[in-house]
Amino acid sequence: MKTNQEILVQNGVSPSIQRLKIFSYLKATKSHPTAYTIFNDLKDEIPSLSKTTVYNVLKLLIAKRLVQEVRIEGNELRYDAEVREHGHFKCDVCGEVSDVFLNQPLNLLLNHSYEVKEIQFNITGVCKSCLTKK
Amino acid sequence: MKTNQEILVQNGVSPSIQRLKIFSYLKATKSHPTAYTIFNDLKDEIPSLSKTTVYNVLKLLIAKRLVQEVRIEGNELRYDAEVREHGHFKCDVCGEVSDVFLNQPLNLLLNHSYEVKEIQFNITGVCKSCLTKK
DNA sequence: TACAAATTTAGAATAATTCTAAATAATTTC
DNA sequence: GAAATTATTTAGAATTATTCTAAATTTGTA
Ligand SMILES: [Mn+2]
Ligand SMILES: [Mn+2]
Ligand SMILES: [Zn+2]
Ligand SMILES: [Zn+2]
Repeated sequence: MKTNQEILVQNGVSPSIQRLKIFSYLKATKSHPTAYTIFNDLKDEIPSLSKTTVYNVLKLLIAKRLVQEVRIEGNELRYDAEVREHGHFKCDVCGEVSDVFLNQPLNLLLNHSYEVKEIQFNITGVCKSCLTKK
Repeated sequence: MKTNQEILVQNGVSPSIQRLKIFSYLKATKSHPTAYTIFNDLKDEIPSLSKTTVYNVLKLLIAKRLVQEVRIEGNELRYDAEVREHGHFKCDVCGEVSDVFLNQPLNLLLNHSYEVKEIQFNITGVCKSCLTKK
């Protein structure tokens, strides 16, 4: 299995400490954090870290298709290092954002009169755990 | 066919001039405008209109499920009075956002371990017209 | 008309992101 | 390996979208 450092290098990204830590952080989590959360969680490990760097690195990783933006509610932007085609579910009660994989790619349901670059789908509602608590 | 005024009243929204014009504007367009575009396009017709009112009315119409937010790129929020389940395609070249309807509801493809409130799907790429121009 | 409730308004406050220019770090050239 | 060049990070200012706030206006009711 490739290391995160190798993935960066193979995609033409020189693996600075900041880039590697941000990418590894995203690879290790399924929580779909916001830029602010990423910054906040990493600033102890990299005391010099600046918010601008977080935004710069995210933009770079997105351009390289190693990370995707998740837009599921309001104008809150979240980030995800899982870039295989999948969707998201956000629970209105507990706020958690989880992955949703379909049996067949959404792609196949579309009339292809355009060139597709990115597909996302997002669902909101109430999650199982919050449903049973009620 | 119901008038927009009737739709508002039936959903418990008193039809002020501002509410009616904003709702009618959205009903009449397929362009998925932003709050700023709505404000800008209506301020000649309603010279007193304030941006706050646009935001207030949009929030109210969303709560009543008469309008939905479309989040297709970055943190740009667009609004849509088409509330039947459908998705969106945004062309990276010309920037246009158009509707995408599926043959079968996305709903059916999901394992229902949660209570679904809203489903959205968004596609980016290059539209037919921009493809042929190249 | 007079009072109360609902709605709109302008502008201030907030929050997320981008911009800018300087500082630091890494790489290349001599 | 010092000096020059290039890449990356940084702090803080600027910008932008949205929300908040409190006053003004409009609408409905007694
Ligand atoms: Mn995901
Ligand atoms: Mn639409
Ligand atoms: Zn939940
Ligand atoms: Zn196009």
